[in-house]
Amino acid sequence: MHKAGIRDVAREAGVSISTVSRAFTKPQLVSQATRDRVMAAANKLDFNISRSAMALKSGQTYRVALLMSEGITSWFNAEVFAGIDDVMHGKGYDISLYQHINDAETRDRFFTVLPVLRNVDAVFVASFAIEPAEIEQLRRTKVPIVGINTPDPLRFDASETIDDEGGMYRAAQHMIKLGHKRIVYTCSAAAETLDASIDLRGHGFIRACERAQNTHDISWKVLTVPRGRDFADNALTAVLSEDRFPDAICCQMDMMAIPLMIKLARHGYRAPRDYSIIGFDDAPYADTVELTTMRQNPYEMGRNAAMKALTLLEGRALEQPHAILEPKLVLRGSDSRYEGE
Amino acid sequence: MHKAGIRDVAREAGVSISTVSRAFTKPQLVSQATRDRVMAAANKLDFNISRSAMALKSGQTYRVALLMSEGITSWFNAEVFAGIDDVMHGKGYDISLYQHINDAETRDRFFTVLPVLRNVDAVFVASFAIEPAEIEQLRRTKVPIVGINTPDPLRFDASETIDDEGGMYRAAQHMIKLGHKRIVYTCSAAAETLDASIDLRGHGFIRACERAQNTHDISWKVLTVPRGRDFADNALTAVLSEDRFPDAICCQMDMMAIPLMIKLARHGYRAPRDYSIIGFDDAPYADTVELTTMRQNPYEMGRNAAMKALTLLEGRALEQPHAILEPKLVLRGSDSRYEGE
DNA sequence: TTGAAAGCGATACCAC
DNA sequence: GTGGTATCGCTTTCAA
Repeated sequence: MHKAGIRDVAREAGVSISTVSRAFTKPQLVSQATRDRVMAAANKLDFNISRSAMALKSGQTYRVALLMSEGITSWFNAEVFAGIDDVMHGKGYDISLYQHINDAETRDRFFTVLPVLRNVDAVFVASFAIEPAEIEQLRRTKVPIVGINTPDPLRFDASETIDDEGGMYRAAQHMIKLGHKRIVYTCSAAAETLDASIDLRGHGFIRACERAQNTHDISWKVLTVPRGRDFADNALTAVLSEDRFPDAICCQMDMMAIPLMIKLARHGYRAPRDYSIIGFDDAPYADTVELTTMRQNPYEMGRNAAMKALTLLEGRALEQPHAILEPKLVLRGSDSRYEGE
Repeated sequence: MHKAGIRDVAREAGVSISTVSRAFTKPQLVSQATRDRVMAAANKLDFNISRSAMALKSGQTYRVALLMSEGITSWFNAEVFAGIDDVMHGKGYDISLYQHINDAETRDRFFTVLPVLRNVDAVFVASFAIEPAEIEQLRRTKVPIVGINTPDPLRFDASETIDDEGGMYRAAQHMIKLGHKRIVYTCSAAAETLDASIDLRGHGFIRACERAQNTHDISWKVLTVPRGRDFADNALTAVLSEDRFPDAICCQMDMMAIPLMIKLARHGYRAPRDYSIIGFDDAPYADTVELTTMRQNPYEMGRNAAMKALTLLEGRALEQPHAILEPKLVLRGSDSRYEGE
């Protein structure tokens, strides 16, 4: 039993294939009666328009690429993916995912296999520290490229970027305003070759501390631990190794802050009783452990990026191609002067 | 500047389009010299084989569908997706994602996407409580259908299924062996129309308790709370409302057990000092909070499902189409007789 | 409102 | 080892 094609339907309905095609793609151009007959036949034969043929004819691929440095199982990436997909799927686009483009080797491989990208209608680059030269290479594909939390966002056709530096600046400032005097910043080391967007957060912390140094008589320190699966334990060790336990911790990300809080509690240090801690992201369980944090919304970023890509795909220009989002301070219980929302 | 096509490359290289095609797909059939010339031309013109055309000609779509009841941002679904993608992406397949086939308009949506499914080479159904009649509908599409944690797995062409019932049976048994006498099972209510795979866990709990009831003099109870974002708080309330605080809690899933542990601690109840608790999944942070749990590996399930689909796609038969996986008891610190691994 | 026919960009069979 | 050509399934003028 061969899979029904458009001509089978045409025969069954007693019309031409042109009419079948129109009945599906431009129903208003077909008379009600004919359309009904076509649809009945199509239904009977389990027929549906071939997307491959549509794609070939239209010149579009109905596929977009999403490049990410880590895996899709991370909170940020899964949210971004969901945001993009929720916009694109309905418009008939699939997402072709390129994960783990982080180490030197995979990067090479990727840009060697780059040809694959010539088979997509748009490219999204998420949290991916890409070199200017590589962006140029991508641009040779002539398809819209939109960046999500990438450095050099202006090199893309559009971008959504979180203000990591400013966000952590405000986070540190919040701790300082609370009156804390011994502040540490815990973070995991940057990837070998790449300088991830997230590292800007460290700059924000330093800027806030340097600025307050004289006026507020604070001491501060950056505690960098190796990246990898044990970064939370390493951060714990680093914090506990300090001569005096800090009265405030700014944490590079919630995924580090949450285990840190939990493990510090086992050592007798409870927030906000013994110290204040602030995270960044508002990742899962931040609410559960009552972590004060700087919220960002990767799902929205994905949605916005996708809508921009769609506009570009339609050949229209973007009124606001580049957006910089400010993370929002979410007060929960982990900072000492918390007084309710 | 028009996008280079195969004929441009042919002209540039001074060969026919047949040769260009072969140079890409069957290099061994083309002489070294010719191939080099073709590749040079292709490179110069930024040319690459059109996947749409390949798809049309070959009759394949190079696209698979993944149906899931929840969103991709959930731990289980993201892991399954990653597993499938890691296998399929390299083989040239993209994943077309159908999320949230679960809410009120379940049926409508389901039958809306059905036609689109005729445009994929295979479909994966993940954690999706599908009716036998619906499976039959799917099978009319004539493509391999593989189930991942679905009821009635034998109705699919292949399946990967976790033994939810047996897993929770063993979890409850573990609590009973530890000597606990007042055991509760906390879970969120099943979805309205659909009876999710996860609900089998409740059956396992009940079976274990009924079996031990006489011999071990235990009392047990199922605490069902409404599904939705507050299920953890609701579970907390339910547990605290018991006349006597239970000495053991079996939790439907880690995502409920983890917040429950954290919140119970705020009420003065600490595991394993005041009670034992066991979860299911080994989800993120289960290790951090030292939750004893039944581990399952959705990433592996995704991989295995994808490899089975690939085999089917190649027209080969499966030696073992249906697999049932046993979750593994992972002892951590949340049960009272923990004595190290 | 409907039909005939020319492609879209590759593949593969058949010659040479 | 290489080239000509029919074909995949649909969309889209152009006529009728």
